[in-house]
Amino acid sequence: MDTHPPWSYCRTTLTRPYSQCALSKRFTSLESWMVTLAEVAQHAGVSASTVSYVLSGKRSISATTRHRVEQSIRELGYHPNAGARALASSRSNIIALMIPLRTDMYVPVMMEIAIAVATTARTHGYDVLLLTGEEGPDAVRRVTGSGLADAMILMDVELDDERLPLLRDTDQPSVLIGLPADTSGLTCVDLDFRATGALCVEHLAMLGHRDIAVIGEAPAVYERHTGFAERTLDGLRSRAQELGARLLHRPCEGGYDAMAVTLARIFDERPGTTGFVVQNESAVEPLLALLRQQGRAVPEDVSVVAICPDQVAVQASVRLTSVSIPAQEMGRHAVEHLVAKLDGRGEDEVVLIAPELTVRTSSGPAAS
Amino acid sequence: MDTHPPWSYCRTTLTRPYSQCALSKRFTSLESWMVTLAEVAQHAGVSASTVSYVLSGKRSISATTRHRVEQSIRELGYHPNAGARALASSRSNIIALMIPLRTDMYVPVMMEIAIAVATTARTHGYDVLLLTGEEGPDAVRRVTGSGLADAMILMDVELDDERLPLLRDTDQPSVLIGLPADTSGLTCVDLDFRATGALCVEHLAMLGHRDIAVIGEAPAVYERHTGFAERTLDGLRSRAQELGARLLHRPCEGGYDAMAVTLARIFDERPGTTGFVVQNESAVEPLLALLRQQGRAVPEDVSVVAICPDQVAVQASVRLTSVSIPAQEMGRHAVEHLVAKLDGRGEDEVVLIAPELTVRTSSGPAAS
DNA sequence: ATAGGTTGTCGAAGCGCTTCGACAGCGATT
DNA sequence: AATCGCTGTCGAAGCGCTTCGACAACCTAT
Repeated sequence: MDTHPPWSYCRTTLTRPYSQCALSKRFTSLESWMVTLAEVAQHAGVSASTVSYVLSGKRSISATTRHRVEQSIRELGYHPNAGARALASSRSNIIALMIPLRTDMYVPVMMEIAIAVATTARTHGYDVLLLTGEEGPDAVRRVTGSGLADAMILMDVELDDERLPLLRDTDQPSVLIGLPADTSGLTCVDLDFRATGALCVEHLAMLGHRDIAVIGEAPAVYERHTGFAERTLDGLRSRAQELGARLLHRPCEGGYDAMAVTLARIFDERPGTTGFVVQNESAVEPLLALLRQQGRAVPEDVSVVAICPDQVAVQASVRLTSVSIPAQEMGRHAVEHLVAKLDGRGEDEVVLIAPELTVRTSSGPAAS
Repeated sequence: MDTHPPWSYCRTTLTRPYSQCALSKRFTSLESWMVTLAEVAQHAGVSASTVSYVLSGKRSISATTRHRVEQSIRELGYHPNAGARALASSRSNIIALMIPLRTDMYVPVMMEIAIAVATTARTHGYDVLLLTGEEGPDAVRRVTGSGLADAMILMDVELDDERLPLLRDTDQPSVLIGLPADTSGLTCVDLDFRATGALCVEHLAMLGHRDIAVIGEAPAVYERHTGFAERTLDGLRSRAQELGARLLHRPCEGGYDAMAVTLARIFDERPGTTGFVVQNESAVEPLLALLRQQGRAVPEDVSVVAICPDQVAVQASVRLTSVSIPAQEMGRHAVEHLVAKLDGRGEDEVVLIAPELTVRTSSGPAAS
C-alpha cells in the first residue's frame, strides 16, 4: 500500500476541497476515473462555461477556442455526466418506451418497433428507457415525476387505457402506438387497420371470392379491447357489405391444433368458402398446412391474404399476399414526433399509415 | 393575465433566492410542477437530510418521524429527481441492455430476455436502458463514460467481440449473455449449448437412430462466429462419435424454399436419415411440412428434435420434442448477478445453464 | 451524579453541469 | 475622438439530492 498523502495524487491544480479525498478514492475504488468539464476547461485553458457552450452551441465561440476545446475533449476522452446534465438542464435526453409484457402476439413486430425507436432516438441524441407494462399506470407517474425521461412512447394501447388520463394530465410529450377510443389531446401512430381490413376484402372480392373467412386474433385480444383487432374487423365487414361478399369471422388462438378446430368449423358452416384473411401470425403456417392436407390448393382452390410483417409473408410455405405491418415506420415516426415536440415544434395529431397490399402467390381468381 | 408579483405565488416559505422566478415560471411553462425533497421536508417539519435518510434507510430514523415523512411524501406525490440523485450518489440505478440490431435470428428469445431483464431489474429498483448494437463499442464508452448506467448486459456476443476489451478495462460490472472465446475477467450466462447438442444426439441415438441430420442456423451465423452455433455443433459431433451415430450438418437460412433445398440435399447424400436436430426456429415448420409432403411420418418414419423456445415447440404442427432455450432464466440471472456486484457481492463467473430435453410427440424409436 | 455510549436529527458542502448577466475588446458609426 | 453594438469569454449561482460530521437528548453503567 502506498503511504503518500492523498493530495500528492492530484492531477490538476483546481481547488477542490472535497475532491482530494475523492481523488484518492478514485484510485482505490471500483469507480473508473471520470473526466469532468472543469478538467477539460483547464486543459484547454478556458473557463468551464466556455466548454459548455462549445458542447451545446448555444453561444458563439471563436473557431480557435472551439478547436482547442474539442482537442482537449478528445485527448482526455471526456464524456459529459448524464446525471449532472439532467439536473442542470432538466432534460434527461431519454425517451421511455413502454412495451407490453405479454408475448402472445406480434412479438417480431414489437421487437422491430423497439429497435426502430432505439436507433431513431440515437440519431437525435436520445437514449431509450425500456419499461414493461407490468407496472401499469404507476410507471407513467414514476417516469414523469422523477424526470427520468423527457417523453414516452406507449405500445399496445387498449381502447380505454388507464394510462391515458395520466398522459393528458402531464405536460410531458407522448406518442401512442395504437389507437384508443378517445384520442383527444393525444398523439397516436398506427396502421390504418380499418383500411387494411377493407383492402383485404377488396382484393379477394375483386378476384371473385364471395365467401370469405377471417381468421382473427386470439379471443383474449378481442376481450382486452385492443383497438386494432376491432378496427380491422370493422373495415372487413363494411367493405364486404359494400361489395356483396359474405364474411365469417372466427377468432383463433394460433397454433396447429386450434387452427384445425377453427378451420373445420368454418367449412362446416360455409362449405363454399374460398377466401381467407388471416390476422394472427401464428395461425398462418398451420392454416396453409391444413389446407394442403385437405387437398385444397393455394391459390387454385382457395386464396389467402395475411396481415403480417413482410418477413413472415415471404418465409411462409406459400409466398403470401399480404398487407404488411410497417413497424419500422411507426417507431421512427413516433420518435420524430416526440423530438419535434421537445423542440417546441409539433402538434397533437393522429397519424394513420395507409396500408399497402402486396400480391404474392397465395391469392388468385376464384374458381367458377 | 394575472398581475400579481411572482412571489405571491409562493407555496412555501423556503428561502430560495432564484426560485421565485423559478416558481412563477413553473406556472407558465410546459413543465409540470415537481415536488422536491426540500418541500417534503418542510411539509413534514424536518430537515432535508432526514427525508433523504427515510428514503434510503441509511441511518436510523424514529418511527414517528418516519411516518410523518412518509405521509408527506404521499400527500405531495413526491418522486425523487433521477438526475439529482444520480449526480449526488454517482449511481443512476439504470442497467444498460445492448441488443443486436439484426433480426435474423432468435427474435422471440431476445424479446423474452429483454422483458425478463426489465422486470427483474425493476424488482431491484433498477430501470433498463435499451441500446442497439448499431453504435458498437462506442456505446460502451458512452455509457460508462457518462454514468448513464451503472452496469451493462450484452447480448449476442461474438467469439471475439470487439466490445470485450472495453468491458475488461472498465470497472463497471457487466454480464454477457453468450460465451466469447476468452472469458477471463468476464461474467457470462448462457445455455450450455455443447451439452444441448450432446443431449439431442443422445436422445435420438438411444431411440436407435444411426443417421442424424442437423439443420443448423443460417450460414451467416456461423461466419459471424457466434459461439453458440459452434458449441452446439461441437456437442453434437463429439457425442455422435461416442455413440457411433453418423452426423450430417447443414446450415439453413430458414423459410420454406431454403429448407426444401437443404432437405433434398440431405436425403440425396444420406437416404437413410431418420433423425433430425433443428436449431433454426424458422426452419422448423417448413421441415415438418416438407416431411409430411414427402410422406414421411413424424415420429413413425423420422424423428425431429428442436432447439427452440417451448412456445414454438408446443405450437408447431407436431408437438416437438425439444431442448428449450431458457430466455427468462438467463435474463433474470444476468440482472441478479449485476445487482449483486453493484452491492459489492458477487464474483466473475461463467454460468452455463444445463439443458433440459422435453420429450413430446415428434420423436420415437427408429424403424428397424 | 458523572462519564460513556447510543440514537435521531440537522446543517453544510459538494456532485458536474447549464445558464445568466457582466464585461473586455474590437471595428463601425457619427 | 467619443459612442454604440457586437462577439467571445468568464464568474457565479443554482439544479435536487446524498452524505459527513456535529451534536442534543437520552440511557446505561459506574
